[in-house]
Amino acid sequence: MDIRDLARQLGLSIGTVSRALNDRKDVSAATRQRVLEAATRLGYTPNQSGRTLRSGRTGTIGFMLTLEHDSAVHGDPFFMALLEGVQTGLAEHGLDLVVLLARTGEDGLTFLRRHVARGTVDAWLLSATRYEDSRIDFLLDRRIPFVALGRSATARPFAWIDLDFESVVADAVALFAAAGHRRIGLVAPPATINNSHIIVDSYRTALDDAGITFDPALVHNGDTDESDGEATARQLMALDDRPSALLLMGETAPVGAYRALRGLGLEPGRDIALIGLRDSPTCRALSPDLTCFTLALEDLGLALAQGIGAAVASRDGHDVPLLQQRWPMTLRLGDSHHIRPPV
Amino acid sequence: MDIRDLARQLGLSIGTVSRALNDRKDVSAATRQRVLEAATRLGYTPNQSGRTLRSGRTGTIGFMLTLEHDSAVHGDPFFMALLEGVQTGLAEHGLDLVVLLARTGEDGLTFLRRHVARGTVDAWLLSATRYEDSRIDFLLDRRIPFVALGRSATARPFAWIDLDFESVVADAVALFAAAGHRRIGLVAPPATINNSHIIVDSYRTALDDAGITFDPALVHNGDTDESDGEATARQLMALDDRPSALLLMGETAPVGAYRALRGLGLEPGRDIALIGLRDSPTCRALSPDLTCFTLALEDLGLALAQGIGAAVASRDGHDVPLLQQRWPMTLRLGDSHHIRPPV
DNA sequence: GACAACACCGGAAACGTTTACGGAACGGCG
DNA sequence: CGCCGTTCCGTAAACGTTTCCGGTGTTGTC
Repeated sequence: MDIRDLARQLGLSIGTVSRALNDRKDVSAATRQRVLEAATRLGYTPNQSGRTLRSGRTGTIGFMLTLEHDSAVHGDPFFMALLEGVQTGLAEHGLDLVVLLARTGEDGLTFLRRHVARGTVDAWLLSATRYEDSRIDFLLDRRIPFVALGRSATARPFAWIDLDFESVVADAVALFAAAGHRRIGLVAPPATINNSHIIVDSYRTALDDAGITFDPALVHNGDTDESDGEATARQLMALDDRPSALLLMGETAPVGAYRALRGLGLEPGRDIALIGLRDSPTCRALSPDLTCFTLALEDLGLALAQGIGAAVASRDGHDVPLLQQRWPMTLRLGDSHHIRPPV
Repeated sequence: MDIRDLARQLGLSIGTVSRALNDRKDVSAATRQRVLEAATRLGYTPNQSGRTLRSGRTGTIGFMLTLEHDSAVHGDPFFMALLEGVQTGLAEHGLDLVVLLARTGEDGLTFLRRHVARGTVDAWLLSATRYEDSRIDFLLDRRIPFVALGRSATARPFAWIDLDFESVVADAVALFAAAGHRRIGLVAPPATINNSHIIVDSYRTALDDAGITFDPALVHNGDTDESDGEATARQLMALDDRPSALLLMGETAPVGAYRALRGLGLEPGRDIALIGLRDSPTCRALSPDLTCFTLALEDLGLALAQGIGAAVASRDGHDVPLLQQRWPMTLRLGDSHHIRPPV
């Protein structure tokens, strides 16, 4: 089923048919209707290669997924909910979504270079943004539309939506401080990840607000995986003046922390107060229930899609306001936080 | 950077350059070398739309991901390991991988239809195969290469790799039986999912082998999500002659089961014996450690990629043996299984 | 030396679509 | 009646690549 076949069937030229299908001018309302009707009736679907070869645009957006553990959202059904939102949002703009996976160890920049040269997608959704992220500069230089899920240290302005780590950390510290805790440990992602810096900074200001003096020994940056969460927790609890509360700002750190604490004879939620970062299935498997933060992931996906739509529009000449948004998270109370410090 | 530019630079025709780059004949070794060298030096990357438009093949494989919870592998870093394996395996065949997401509620068949008509990929990797799966018939009819991760009830032969549920269930039941358990409960996926049937059948034969009479009250098909695992566990424990051991053959069922059992005052691994299906991060968060089965996910990905390579080769005329393989899983002993039944 | 076989290369036609351009028909206006 | 503007449509040229076909040379064989 060609566009040529379709035109023949209708007794029209392929030019007119194309214009009718693409909703362009220079077509009467009657013929447009006729073309659309015939297209659906005969089951015509335009060949994508033909379109992109001629027009230069693919109509698809690429979600760049790095196969590493240090991201904020990867690898759970919740992440799927995000993608679901992105996809429905993009559908309204007539855009499609593909997920491209950067190989482990592969530099994110070479990955992007390859796909940009091949012209796989029109615009990008970046995740797992780093403190210094060469991908952002690359896309800015080439004027390729993109929206980042996460901030970065680049001086140049770019479109992003990021979790509101500031509020999360402030709320968590305030909760602990109100319960009387003065020694609050922090497990943060590694310093290469951008949000690590935000988290530590917010932690310091939150302590200031609560009148608690900052102790660098209570802060630990590292990989946020399970085994590291375990080692970190053990390390923090080995301090002379050990913390009575722990802020676990990593994806899988809580799992390791639970194990380490139990190994030391400390029951979470009874002997030590814990607050995690993001609700997740892994987090749900913990017992006692970990107090942490939830977010409207599908709505976040919609917002990202909206941002992508704006980004491609801005490339096409329209000027749109720059998207820079902190996404709210709300506290979900479990059974791990409501412990008062020892007197 | 065109192929035309490249040809001009070299003083060759574009035909020769194309042949040189695609490793076809009718090119001398010397010029081929010269072309390859110039291509890398000038950073030439062929335009994908041009290639596909002319040749009809995209060089990419699509992994169809359904955004539902009932799949065997979705949504965790382990799944990412699988994709990693697929990708490295495909790279050896010069193929690329994209992940396409079917919208929740969208029929899998219409999803496939759309993408096949658009010609997004050359071949497919299907997951979350159902007992009756129209996607398989569709692809077979259209002679589109694919490999399924999971079996199906279709009579026609097709290429698949599936987890060896038979051995898993046999091993687990044998373990329980050897410990003296006679009342072994089973939580299986819903009957729409293909492996549900395999699991139940294997369960019955394993019971036969152990000389235990089958009791349908001990078997429960249902969604494998958390809340269902909870309800099912509660239901099984409400029986007059309640089970002393539970086989949790769902992804997230163990989480719910742990919660339900604790709610009934039964501590997993102390008051009741449990074995789960697949090792996963969620499973790792459980305490006590759930006894379950592990598998070499990256190797599985490689095998799938190998199968895809064979499938596209068979489409191109070569005949290759049909891939139908049960993938082995090995028992990982935790602390949830070694309980003897009450006497 | 004639002729076939072969290795290598250039020319050109596709693949399916978008889009700039020109032209026909028509109505409105002076 | 002449002219302009508008509406609608057809024509044809791209987009970048692969691949068939024909045409040189060169080598081999009788």
